[in-house]
Amino acid sequence: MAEPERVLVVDDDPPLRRMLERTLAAEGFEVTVAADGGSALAAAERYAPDVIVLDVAIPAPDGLAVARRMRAKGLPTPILMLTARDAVPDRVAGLEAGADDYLVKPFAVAELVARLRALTRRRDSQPLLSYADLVLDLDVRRATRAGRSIELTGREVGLLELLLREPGRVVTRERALAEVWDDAAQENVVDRYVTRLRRKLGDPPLIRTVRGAGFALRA
Amino acid sequence: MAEPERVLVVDDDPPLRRMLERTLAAEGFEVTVAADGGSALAAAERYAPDVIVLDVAIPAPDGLAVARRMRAKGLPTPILMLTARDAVPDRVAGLEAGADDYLVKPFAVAELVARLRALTRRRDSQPLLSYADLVLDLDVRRATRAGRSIELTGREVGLLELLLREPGRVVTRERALAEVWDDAAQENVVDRYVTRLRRKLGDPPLIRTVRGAGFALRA
DNA sequence: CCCTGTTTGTCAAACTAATTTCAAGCTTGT
DNA sequence: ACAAGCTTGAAATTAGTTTGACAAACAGGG
Repeated sequence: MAEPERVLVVDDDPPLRRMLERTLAAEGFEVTVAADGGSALAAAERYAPDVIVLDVAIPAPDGLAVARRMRAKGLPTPILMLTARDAVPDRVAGLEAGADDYLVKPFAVAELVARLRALTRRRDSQPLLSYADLVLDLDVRRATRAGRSIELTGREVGLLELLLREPGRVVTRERALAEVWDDAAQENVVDRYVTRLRRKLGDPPLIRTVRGAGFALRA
Repeated sequence: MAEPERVLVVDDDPPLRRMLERTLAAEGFEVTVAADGGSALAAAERYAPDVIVLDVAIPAPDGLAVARRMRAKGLPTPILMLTARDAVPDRVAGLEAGADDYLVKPFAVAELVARLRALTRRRDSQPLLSYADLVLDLDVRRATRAGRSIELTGREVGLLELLLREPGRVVTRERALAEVWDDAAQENVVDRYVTRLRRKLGDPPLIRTVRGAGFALRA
C-alpha cells in the first residue's frame, strides 16, 4: 500500500466537521480541517492535499469562490463539493467553478468515502517518462519542464521517447530513422528534429551531440 | 410509460395561467392551478404535486414566502420559480428561499417544459459531467457554459460525453465512431461534429485537435 | 399520410500544420 | 587551416483538418 491520501475538509459546522474528521481518519485518510474560505485557501496551499471536501455554504469566501480562486491559482487538486439542496443551478455552478464532483447534503458517509476514493484513484494510462526536470506524457503528446507545458508534434514525441527510454545512452541516426521514421528519409531529418526539440525544451540543454555517433540525453 | 407527473402552477395572471395549464396538460402533465400564496400552500399539501411552477409576484404571501414556508414545513417538492426581471438579487433570493431552478419572464414554453422535466426526472438521474466551465447534463441533453444554456443534438451529446469521460485524454476518430456512431460511417463525420460542437460551445475553445491522433479537451 | 423543419451524413475544396529537403554557415578535432 | 560532421533558416512538399453546400433520413404536427 502507498502512503495515505491527504484530504482537506472545509465545513463550518463543528459537529459535522468532527464527524468527517474522525470517519475519514478511520478510513485511512490523513485529514486536515478548515472552517472558512480564507483558511481553506491557506491550507490548500500549505498542506497540499490530494483531495478537498468543500462545503458551498461557509463563511468568508464561500465554497464556489474558494474553488474558483484555487483554479485561478492553478491548483489542480480535485474538489468534492457539498451542496445543501438538490438544486440543479447549485450543482451546475459548483462544477463551473471548478469542482470535480458534488454530493448533496444529507449524504451517506460511505458514499462520500467512495467518491473520494474515485477522485484520488489514478487513472490507468501510459506511465510518464522522465529525465531530470523533463516529463513526457505520451497519452497527451505533451512534455513538461520546470512546470512549463510544451506541446509536441508526432515526430517530436517519437524522437524524445526514444531518447528517454535509454536515458544517457547514445541513439544513432540509423536507429532513430528505423524506429521513429518508417525509413526512407534523409538522415538529416533527425538532426532537424533534434534542433526543434532543443528549441522547444529550452535551457539548460538536455540533448547532447555525440560527434560521429548520434545523440543522447546529457549525463 | 409511468403515470403523469403532477404539476402545480401558481400565478395570478389569468391568461398566462390558462396558457400554462393548457400547454402543460398537452405535454402530458396533470395540472392544478392556484392564484395566490395562500391557496398555493394549501394545494401543495393537499394535492402533493411532483413539481411546482411558482411566480414570485403573487398576492398574499409572495413566491419567496411561499417557498420558504414550504421548506420550513419540510416539503421537498422541487420548485421552479418565475422571476419578472433578470435581476441577480431576485434569483439569489429565490434559490435561498428554496427554489430549485428559476426562469426569467418572458420565457419560451418549450424551455419551461424542458426545465420541469429536468426537475421531475432529477430524483435518480445521471450525474452531471463537467470540464472547466462546461457542464453537461445527459438527462436533458443540454450543456451549460458560463451560465449560458446550450441545446445539443443526440450525436453532439454522444461525442461530448465521450470527451468528458476522459478529460484531456485523446479520443481517436476510430474510438468515437465505435462508441458514438454504430460504426459504418465515414471518419469525417467525427470532424464534422467536432466543428459543430466547437461552434456551439463558443470561446475560449475547449476541444483541441491532436494532429494525426484525434481530439481532446484542453485546459 | 403529407408537409415542414431539424438532424445527420457525405463530399470536395480550402486551409493549416507538420514534415522533409536543401544548402549555406558553423564547430570541432587534428 | 582543413575536412568532416553538425546546425539551422527558408522553402517545398505532404498529410491531415476544417467547413460550406447539399441530400438523405427522421421527427413532429396538422
